[in-house]
Amino acid sequence: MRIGELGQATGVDVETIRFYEKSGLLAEPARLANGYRSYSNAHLERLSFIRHCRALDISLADITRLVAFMTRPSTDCGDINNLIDQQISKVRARLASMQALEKQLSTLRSRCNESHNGLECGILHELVAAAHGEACACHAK
Amino acid sequence: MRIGELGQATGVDVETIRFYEKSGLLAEPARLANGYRSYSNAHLERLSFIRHCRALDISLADITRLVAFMTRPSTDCGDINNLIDQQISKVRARLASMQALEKQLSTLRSRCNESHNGLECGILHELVAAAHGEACACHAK
DNA sequence: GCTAAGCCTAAAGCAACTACAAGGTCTTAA
DNA sequence: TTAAGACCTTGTAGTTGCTTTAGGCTTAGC
Repeated sequence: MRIGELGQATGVDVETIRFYEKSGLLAEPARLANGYRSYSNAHLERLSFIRHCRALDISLADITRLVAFMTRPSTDCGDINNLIDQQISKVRARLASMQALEKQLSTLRSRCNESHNGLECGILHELVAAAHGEACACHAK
Repeated sequence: MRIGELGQATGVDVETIRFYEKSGLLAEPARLANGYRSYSNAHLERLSFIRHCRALDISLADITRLVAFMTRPSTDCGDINNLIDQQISKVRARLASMQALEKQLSTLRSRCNESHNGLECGILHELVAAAHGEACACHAK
């Protein structure tokens, strides 16, 4: 299949496919007489794998490592566990800070509920207060 | 104060300060005879403001807008409300996808609890299954 | 006088794409 | 026959928010 078809089949932008190839994540495909890329089913599977991992927010560097595990399947899988565990930690940390953030923004937002003159806007006032090192609604002292 | 002192006072890397200046977020400071930057209290406050907004994950572009609101305080503050509302939406959307992600990764992780041969590793197996378009533990069909 | 720390500029690098630009090729329809 | 437009090629630059590197002053302390 050609790059456009592969893109269609996987829902991946053709530019992204070429980018993965250049990054060494996706093997270079055969070429047709006119120079067009010609992909096999193996490529399709590999690309699906990459996208699945990306959907789990696994970095390209880590996907490279997973691919290496796959091509040397006799490797101890403790390393795979570690990789996934690190990924979970990363996600949990970001989740926690996102939750705090949501709370802070909501509090900040509650400072101003009508539209009026910026001079008295509670939001701007609150943000500026922080610049003075004072306690503010969104970031407790 | 010099750039190092400003960095100390605000907890911001000196390179980041220079970057903000180049980006037009922080006004160019006066210079000492030797060419060193010399900051005023206004700079310190502005930088604190920027970092406070960044802690709320507000983009540099949006901070630029907030700064503009501050220098023209008579502007209607409805725009500020909109900006914050959009920020909240952004954060909530990311929060939701992060939560889904956490769940998916946890499920995936539960597939392999001992260290053994990669060939039978449930995690790798699961990730490869996705490449075949099968339902997998982490992404429901 | 010497060394280390602090400052200066300018440019490149990071992730993970995304978006051109400028051209070649293939199919289809008027 | 020819023109449109859909697809392909390579290469480069832009995005965000910094961080790093390179190479060169200035200042402080011993």
